[in-house]
Amino acid sequence: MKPHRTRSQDRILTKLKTLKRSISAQDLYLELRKTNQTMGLATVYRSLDALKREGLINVRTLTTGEAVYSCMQQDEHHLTCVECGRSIPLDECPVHHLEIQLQQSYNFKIYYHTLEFFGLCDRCNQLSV
Amino acid sequence: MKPHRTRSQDRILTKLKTLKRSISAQDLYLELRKTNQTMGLATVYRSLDALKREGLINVRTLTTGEAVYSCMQQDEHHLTCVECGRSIPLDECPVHHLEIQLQQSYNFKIYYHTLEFFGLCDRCNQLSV
DNA sequence: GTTATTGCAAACAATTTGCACCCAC
DNA sequence: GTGGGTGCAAATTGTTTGCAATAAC
Repeated sequence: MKPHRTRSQDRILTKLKTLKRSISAQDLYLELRKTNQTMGLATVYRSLDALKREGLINVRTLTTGEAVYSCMQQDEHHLTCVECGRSIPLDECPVHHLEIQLQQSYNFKIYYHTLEFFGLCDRCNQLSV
Repeated sequence: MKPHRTRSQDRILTKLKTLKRSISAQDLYLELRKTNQTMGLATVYRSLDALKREGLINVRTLTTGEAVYSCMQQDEHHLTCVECGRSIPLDECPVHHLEIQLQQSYNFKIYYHTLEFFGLCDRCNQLSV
């Protein structure tokens, strides 16, 4: 049974597509107001949850505990410094072939994945010597 | 300058080593009380933060936004269902060689990484047809 | 004695929930 | 009219912070 799409869900999906970047629920809420698509914060959260379950959007939790949402095909991976928190975006993604294997062996329909590296950036590494 | 290790940090590190699993700060707080190593919750958080910065422990945020900590060498990766939230632990980890490349090209000292897959599990996939 | 660490409680922030309202069908 | 979708405010939860008391050296 394909769940039916609400007006709020549609607006959010469209907004995410035009934004082309990860955004938090709170920021999305503000972003929507700018274009006269004001909706309650609770609705933003509820809609994002529904879209997530459908596999239409990706969710990733930052080290702050805040969740960010996007609907990009391309993965977003990062090198993040545990000291200063700075994040460097990466291009490479070596796990696609593994994804295919996993789908089969676990009979699990994979929507997306997250891959994040943590450590000391160049700058902080030098400071800590 | 090597930061000096506090008593609380030592206790937490030891506890994490004996536990051999990921645990939240809150649960760790409770776990420590059991062995008469009671310390304030704030201290638990502060110590975990310090250990994280030193690269002695790994942090991973669950989809609930809760952070879990561990000090295992072996990676912990999962297949997580967006519908029911169930998590299947994985053995494979295809990114170690990439890690080495990244360290060099970005001059970034990598402590650890997280890799998580999200999608529909077998059971939820059948229910949603 | 000086400095860093700790505990407690209050503050904070992201998210969820209860409930009344309202709109669509 | 009924049922789902929505807004608002309150509640919840994980985490952080201010500050006084304490421990470490």
